[in-house]
Formats: sequence, C-alpha cells, structure tokens
Amino acid sequence: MDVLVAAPLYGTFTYAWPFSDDPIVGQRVIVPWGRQKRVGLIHGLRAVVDGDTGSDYDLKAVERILDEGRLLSAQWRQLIEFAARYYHHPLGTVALESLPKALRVLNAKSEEPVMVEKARAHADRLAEHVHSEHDSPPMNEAPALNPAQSAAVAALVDARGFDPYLLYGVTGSGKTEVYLHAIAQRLRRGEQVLVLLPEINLTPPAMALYQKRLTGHRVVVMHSNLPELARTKAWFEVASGKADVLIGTRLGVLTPMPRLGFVVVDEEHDPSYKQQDGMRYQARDLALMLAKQRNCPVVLGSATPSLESWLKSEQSAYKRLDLTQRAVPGASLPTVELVNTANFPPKEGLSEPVIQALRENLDAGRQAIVFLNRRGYAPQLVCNACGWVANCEHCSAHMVWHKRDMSLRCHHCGAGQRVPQACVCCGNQDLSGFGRGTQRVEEVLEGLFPSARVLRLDADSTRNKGQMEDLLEKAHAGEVDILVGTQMISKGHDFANIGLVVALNVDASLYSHAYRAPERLFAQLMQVAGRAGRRAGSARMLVQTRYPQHPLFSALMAHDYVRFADSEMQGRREARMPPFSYQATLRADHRHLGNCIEFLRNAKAFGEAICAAEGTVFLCDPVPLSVVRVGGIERAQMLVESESRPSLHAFLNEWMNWLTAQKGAVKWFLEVDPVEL
DNA sequence: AGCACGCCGACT
DNA sequence: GTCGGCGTGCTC
Repeated sequence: MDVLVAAPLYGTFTYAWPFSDDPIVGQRVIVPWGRQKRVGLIHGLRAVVDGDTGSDYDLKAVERILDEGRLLSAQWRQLIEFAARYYHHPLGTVALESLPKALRVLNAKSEEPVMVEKARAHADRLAEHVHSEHDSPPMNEAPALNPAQSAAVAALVDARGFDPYLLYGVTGSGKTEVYLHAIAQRLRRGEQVLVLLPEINLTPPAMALYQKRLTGHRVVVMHSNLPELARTKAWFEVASGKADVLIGTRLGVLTPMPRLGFVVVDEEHDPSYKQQDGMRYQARDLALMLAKQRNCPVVLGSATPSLESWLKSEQSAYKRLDLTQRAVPGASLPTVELVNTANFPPKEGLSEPVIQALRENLDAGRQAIVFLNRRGYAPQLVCNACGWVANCEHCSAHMVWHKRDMSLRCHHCGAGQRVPQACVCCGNQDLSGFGRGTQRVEEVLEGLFPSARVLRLDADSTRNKGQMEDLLEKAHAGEVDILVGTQMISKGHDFANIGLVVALNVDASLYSHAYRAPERLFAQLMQVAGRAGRRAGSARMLVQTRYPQHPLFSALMAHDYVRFADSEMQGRREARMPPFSYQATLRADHRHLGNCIEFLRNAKAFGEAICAAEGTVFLCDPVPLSVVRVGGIERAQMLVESESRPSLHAFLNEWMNWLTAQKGAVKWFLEVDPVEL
C-alpha cells in the first residue's frame, strides 16, 4: 500500500493494510510517522505480501481510515502529479498542502477535526446538482453586448474539447461581460466553471457580480485568507460538484472539480499568479494543463497579455479574441503626456506641470489618481550630519520610514521599531527622509491643495478587514478628490469620475536588470490609465520621467500594446530569453553566503558533468541575490537555461538526484519558469 | 516540514 | 549546576 505524506521527501511510503474493507486510491488515512501520526493519502494499491517490502525498513500498518470512500478523484491526482513533476516538488507535499488544513492536519483531541464533518455535512445538505437546460434562469441585468463581445462569447460557448483562447481586450472593453455570458451558457450544459483572479482583493466584487448575474447557480470563492471553516466548506461544495462556479485566487486551480467544463484566467499577465514559496507554480500555466487534462476550453484574458501568451497566440496555439473598443459608448482612453523631469525638476516629488494639472482637474470638479509603487513615507531615513542610514539588522536593506505610526519597518522581513530620536551613529537630531512613498506624497498633496480630500490606498491603509471596501466606497461616492496609491488602485476598480492620472517614480523599471520590469511597468501603466475615462468625458495621464524618449512611452501614448509587445518580443528573441528559452533557478540559503556559493558551485560542476555531452542546457555562475540577506539568512542562486523545454526537464530530473542526496545545512530549492531574476 | 537527540555557552 | 541555542539525522 503506497501512501503520500506531507513531508519534503520524494517518493511514496509503504504501509500494511490491516482492515477488511479494501483500500481506495484517493482515500485519506492516518499513518504512524516516526514518533508521530500523520494524515496520508492512498496513492497506490501495490500489495505487500507477508510484510515483505523488498527493502530494509520495518513495515508499519495504516492506523485508521478517514474517508468512507474516495475523497480525491483520479482527475485531481493527475493534475497534482503533473504539478509535482513539472515543478520538481515532492508529490506528498503538493497533494496534501493543496487541501484545506482541516483535511491534512490531525487535531490533538479527535484525530479528524470536527470542521471536516461540519463542512462535509454542509455540502451534503445542499441540493444535488440537477442539470436541465430549461429551468436554468436567464442572466439578470445583462447589458447588451457589442459585436466584438458577441463574437467572443459565441466562440467560447461553441468551443468543445481542449481549446485555449486569448481574450485580448483593452481596459474597459468589457471582458468580464464576455466571461459572464459565456459562463451562463456553459452552466446551462451542466458544466462547472473555474474563474481565476490574481488577487484576494478582487474576489469580493467578483463574487457579488457573479452571484447577482448567475442566479440559480451556486457560486463560491476560495482564497488563502478565507477562514478555515469557510474554505473547507467551499472545498467540499466544489469537490462534490454541488457548486457550479468557483472564483478563486491561484490556489483555486488545485481544487477538485468533477464537472469542470470551462476555465477562465482573468488578468492572465498578472505576476501574482506565480506562487513565491513552497511549490513555486504559475497558476495560469496549471490552469492550461488542467483544461488540457479535462479536455475543455480555457480563456486567458488581459489588456496587456504576458509575452508568453502573446507568442502562443501569434503561433496560433491560442486563438485570439479581440475587443478593441471600450464597451461604454463615449468612454475614451486618456491622452498620455510625458513630463521630462530634466526640464521640470520635481519639488517634493511633484513637477510643476503635474501640480498644474492636478489643480485644473480639481477646479473642474473631477477626481485624480496619483500612482506610485512605493509604500511608506520615505524609503530611507538618513542623518543629515554624518550620512548614517537606518538599515535593517536582519536584512541587507534600508528600513522604510512609516511616519504615520512613527516606525521604521523592513519590507523584507517585517521587522519594525520606533523611529530613533537622534542618529544612532553621531547623536545628531537632524534626521530626514530620503525619497518618497505614498504617505509622503499624500502629505505633500494635502499641503499643496488644503481644500482637496486626499485618500491613500496601499497595503498599509487597507491592512484591516473591510478597510479596503470602506475606502473604495468613499472614492466611488465622490467623497475623494485625489487618490494616492500603489498598484492596488489600478486593479479592477471602476471609478466613474477620474479626469487625471499621474504616474510617479517609474524610471527604476525602465532600465532595470530584471528583464521583465518594463513588461510589468507597461502593464501597470496601461492598467492605471484604464481607470480614467471609463465614463464619458476626456481624461489626461501624466507620466513623470527622466527618459521620455524610452520606446515604452511611445507605445503607452498610443495605447498600443501590440507595438510594445512586438518590440519587447524582438529583444527577447534576439537575446534568446523567455519565451524563446526556458529557465530554472537553483537557490541556496544559509547564514553565510560563502556556503551558498560553494554549494551552488558544486551543483554547477555536477550539472555540467550531466549535460556536457548534449550541450543543450547552459548553467550560469552562482550569484548572490540583489538583496543578499533577509531575516538573517543569506541567499544566492544560479540560472539554468535551455532552448528546449524537454531538455531542461530531463536535465533537472538528473540534477535532482544529486541535489536530494546532498547532506548539509544549506537549504536549497529549484524554481521552474522563474519570474523574478 | 516536524521532531528528537546531542553538544556547548550563560544564566537564576 | 540546568536552560536553551541550533546543527544533524530520520521519517515506510
């Protein structure tokens, strides 16, 4: 009997089966595990004859059966197995950790947490899904579609079998309406639908909309912030096939869906689809694999598709559906103007033309957005006498000054302390902030426009539950004149009266060594531009930059994603970078950087021995991460590249054999298709 | 990952 | 004298 257990160990574990009932693959059990007990998942029924395992360990017996029947279907296991194989992560961990906590950890008192029975009973109580073309009510309050939207809906409704689509639609072109209409029709066929969104913040409004419009169908949400019972209930509802629509963040893709017939990945370009710890998967890519395995259509939607998806559509691997016009008649995209900071040096971060535009916009009685991707008051606190800078003691990073709560905070490890009264180094009391974050820009704006109502929207101002909704409500109700915020303000929210958008602090992304930075910046600027002019009336966007001649801006001014994508794609093609090559990184963490580098050097030497014959896989030299130390741990990594995905994975498989055999204090992990480089 | 064992420094 | 820091080893 082969059992999967949540441990960072590759392979299955063999146990004896002492019960008269036959074991079922996909059933949970309790197994003895060293000195403890763990939840296990039956993965194979290989019989063990008379305790003879053919190996040298003592066979232990399964202790208890947790599920009466099969909990996890073969279809679900197929996706989980693919993910574990592709991302080179232990199968037991992948399988167990994708389940709600109640289903995978043992409770001290009763071994099966009460929550499981509650959630299971809740799902059992729901009416069985009955599929009928006729009693499925029509969609409520559906606005009329324009021809491009109708064509997209028709394609998505008619699609049969595995059929990937890229819905390329400018902001405000009504992609959500396309999803809703297509989903409504597909639900009538008795299919379950998976809708992935990049962020938790986007789920409440999506949930409200989908529930309102898809009456008669059960819509549930799933994300990591959901209270444990709610998540377990949602899981059972979806896994039992009782719920029809699952709206989820990336982990939603790992939920079993027995009747799955259609998959939507909204804002497919969004970097949040990439998990950044544990199994570092790309949920968009797993959604594609899920659709392939389940032989159903999948639609990726974006106004600024990832270059990966764009290339696929150019190669006709994905069918393109274009929405080139904004859905609301009269709504237009803002005119984009560049403010050259060489000619208009900013005072306190804002240049004269920007201040002027803000004033005019206020006078016209319209709202403005000021976008800058940096929270806090100032990214550095410096001593004006000796030049000392407040640094984090655990990380190689400056502490960020948060003036509101008089604290210094490290954005890498989360450490916080009070702002010192005087310089730690020389005792001078003249300390000041260097650079500007959202809090400081908020303060500057309040000083410049004393009668304007300024509201800040970032991770700090929306920390508490419901705070985000409250602030957005204020903005929608017109109780705000200027909204200052990070990228948070650019995602999904539909403000009615925005006449001006200002983008600050964009230059670092233009010539960053992170090769995806321009792609990300372009997407952010297009997205925040899309917040303006959603209703009738013209709007402006001002971008403050020292590099107005950068080609990114000419594409932005023309609202021309295709031009941007073409030029970026050409650069990637010439440099043989993704999507024209495939990458993986090996990272090493240890208290001393030297140990990380040494480990990686050995890994490189071994790796080169593996692939010397073929020459299709290239290993780069180990390098320290740009922020070397976080939380007292130093980090280094090395990049592995190949122009052939199969070659890369064949290499990684062999390399893993060596890596898993290494003993030592250096923690390492592989990342396939890394985004941050 | 957990968890236990074991070995050294610094405390009531 | 022990409390507890974390290096090391193990899990069918």
